[in-house]
Amino acid sequence: MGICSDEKRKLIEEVGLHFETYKKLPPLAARIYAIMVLSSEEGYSFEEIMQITQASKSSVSTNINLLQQLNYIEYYTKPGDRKRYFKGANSYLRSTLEGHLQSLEKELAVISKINTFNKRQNPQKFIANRSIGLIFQDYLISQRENLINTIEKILDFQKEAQNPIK
Amino acid sequence: MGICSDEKRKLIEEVGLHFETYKKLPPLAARIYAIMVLSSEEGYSFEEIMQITQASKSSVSTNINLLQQLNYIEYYTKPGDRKRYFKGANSYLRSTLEGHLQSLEKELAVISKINTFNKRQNPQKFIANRSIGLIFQDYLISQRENLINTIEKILDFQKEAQNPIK
DNA sequence: CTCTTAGTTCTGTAAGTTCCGAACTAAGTT
DNA sequence: AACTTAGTTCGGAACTTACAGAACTAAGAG
Repeated sequence: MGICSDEKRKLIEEVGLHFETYKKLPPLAARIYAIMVLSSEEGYSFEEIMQITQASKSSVSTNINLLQQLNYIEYYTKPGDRKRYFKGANSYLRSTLEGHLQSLEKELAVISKINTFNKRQNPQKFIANRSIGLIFQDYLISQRENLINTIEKILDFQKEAQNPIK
Repeated sequence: MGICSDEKRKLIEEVGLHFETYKKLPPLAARIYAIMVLSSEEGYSFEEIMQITQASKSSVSTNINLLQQLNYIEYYTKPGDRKRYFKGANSYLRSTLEGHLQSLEKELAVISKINTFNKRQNPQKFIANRSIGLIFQDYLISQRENLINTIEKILDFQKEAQNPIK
């Protein structure tokens, strides 16, 4: 009752499950992050998060700290109120994309190492098969380009939002 | 000694570590897969894999079966030789990309659910922030397009390789 | 029909994860 | 000074994972 509709709880579960595998977060952290993503407006206090997730104080504490370290969430305070109110970090989308970029770079590095090694071990065979390797490398490179463009778009958008028509 | 140079062993470890996190494989499966990727030519027998990885029969058996189920590796046999020789599956790159596609589709579905929910909960705020959501959705859609094109390219390439200038 | 080869299947176990409860801290309240 | 509020930290229970060892199977060799 109160605080959070049944529909929202269901969505939290579904989105949380996705974050759990996709972002490699512990189950509870993934649920909390889902709550934040589905509540862009005001966020929730520590206690409310306990209520919604039905988890213990200690678990909520640990997982909130984890999410803060990862830049997924942040908190604000209200004057004359000791509680902290958590919400998705403003930069969460950007840092998600920057995460994507990092793993893409890593994959590119590994793929080119593999290609270099195989080429040296067996030049004839490698040249015969090389198109596949190149197609994959090209694919990664153009994914990276698209990603970098997107990150820039977001940076521009956020800059604009901060000082609107000065 | 023999069978596998020190340099190769080092590369196997490095690439294996990457596969472990990136492809979410158990450590030993990731190492075995790395061996296969770095030995496109002849592949290795069960025993040789045991030697290179220094793992037990049962572990090698289990993890080879896993990799086969995932279409990452396959084996061939030699006449008058009961052993199986394993190598990277011909379709491994295509199935890697098809895996990418699946997770991209899933992410797109989740993102659009989140956007729909947030829009309904708080239309004004959502419209103010909507560009960010849209930028991200656009990003995913164009990554998907690039991915689909790449898969098609590879299918064409493999078809061509099978019946060359009939 | 026993022996070897090539592997599979079935526990056992060590390590790591994820959470909870209880004890603690730190700051404001009465 | 004792009490409440808002959280943190520690220790451990329950579960999961990743591998090894031993017993098993299946097919051919002597």
